[in-house]
Amino acid sequence: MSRDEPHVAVLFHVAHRAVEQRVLAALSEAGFRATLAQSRLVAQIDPDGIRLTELADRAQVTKQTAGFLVDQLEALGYVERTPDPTDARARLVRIAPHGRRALALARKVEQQVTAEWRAHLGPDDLAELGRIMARLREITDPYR
Amino acid sequence: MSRDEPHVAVLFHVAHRAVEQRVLAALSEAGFRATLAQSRLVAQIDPDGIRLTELADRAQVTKQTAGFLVDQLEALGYVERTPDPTDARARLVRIAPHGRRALALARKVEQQVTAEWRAHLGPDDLAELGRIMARLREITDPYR
DNA sequence: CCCGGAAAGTCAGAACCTCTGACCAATATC
DNA sequence: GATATTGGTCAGAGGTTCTGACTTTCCGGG
Repeated sequence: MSRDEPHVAVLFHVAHRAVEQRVLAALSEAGFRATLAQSRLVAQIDPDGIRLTELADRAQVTKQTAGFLVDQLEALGYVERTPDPTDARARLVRIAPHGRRALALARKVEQQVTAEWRAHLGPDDLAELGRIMARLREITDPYR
Repeated sequence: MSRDEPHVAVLFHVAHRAVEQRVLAALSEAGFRATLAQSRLVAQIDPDGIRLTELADRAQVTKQTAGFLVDQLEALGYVERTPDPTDARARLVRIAPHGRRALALARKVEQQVTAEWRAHLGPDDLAELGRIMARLREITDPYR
């Protein structure tokens, strides 16, 4: 939290924000309307659907918040809710075709960013970074 | 934004959130009342004070938002506003003694986290990570 | 010196995000 | 079958952030 020598986590934050804004800007430019909270939630949805409660856990929000956002995403056509065949209480949140198109664009932008980072850092350091982050994830991601 | 192979930036996000929550929990436990937005703003304040507009730029929020949060931080005793001797329009936002105590605790927690990461990654990879992130910052941080 | 543009903040209003608490329905456990 | 648990919704409140309009002050060119 100091200014002098920022903690590595602060650099994580800066880099993540930069990517996030690139993606969001590209989506907006392409006509995909979505807020930050909405896209963060979408990013956690499995290809084969996920229950609201688990989605909330992964995104680290309450199930009420997740429900609120899924309502909006559903209205915008990015996701759809289908009954869970294994449990009548639950429903599965799945990516709808419109959401799939948005995700495809998002991935494209991410790849562009990766390419830029590779150009700046060099392929070896980028690979090293990925390797180290994967190991760090083991102790920072409760849903690894 | 996919589930299969998360982008490195997503791992950044996860790791940053983990640290942030550790710090916030420690502050809360020690009796320092502060929200996420408030602490993110405080983290951007220079030791010798900063103008609201620049603070807003660094924190990547509008000056209205920054003003709103500084109002709260001032009421809580974490910061104080003093006139800017060089410009009668401006005021400098500075850390108050209470805020300094909170920052000291935050830094202590950050050091604990660093120690844990060193234990998990090994000193070499931790140093490597810091080195690579510093270089990555060159192209991701507009206020480097 | 004075005028107009730029910069530092503030005020007002709206939208958005997130939480706590209470609740219902379906499931699992014993 | 009674009870606890789980999946989800409803209601309400608080917190965060934005856009737009405005005031005051500063600065550079006539």
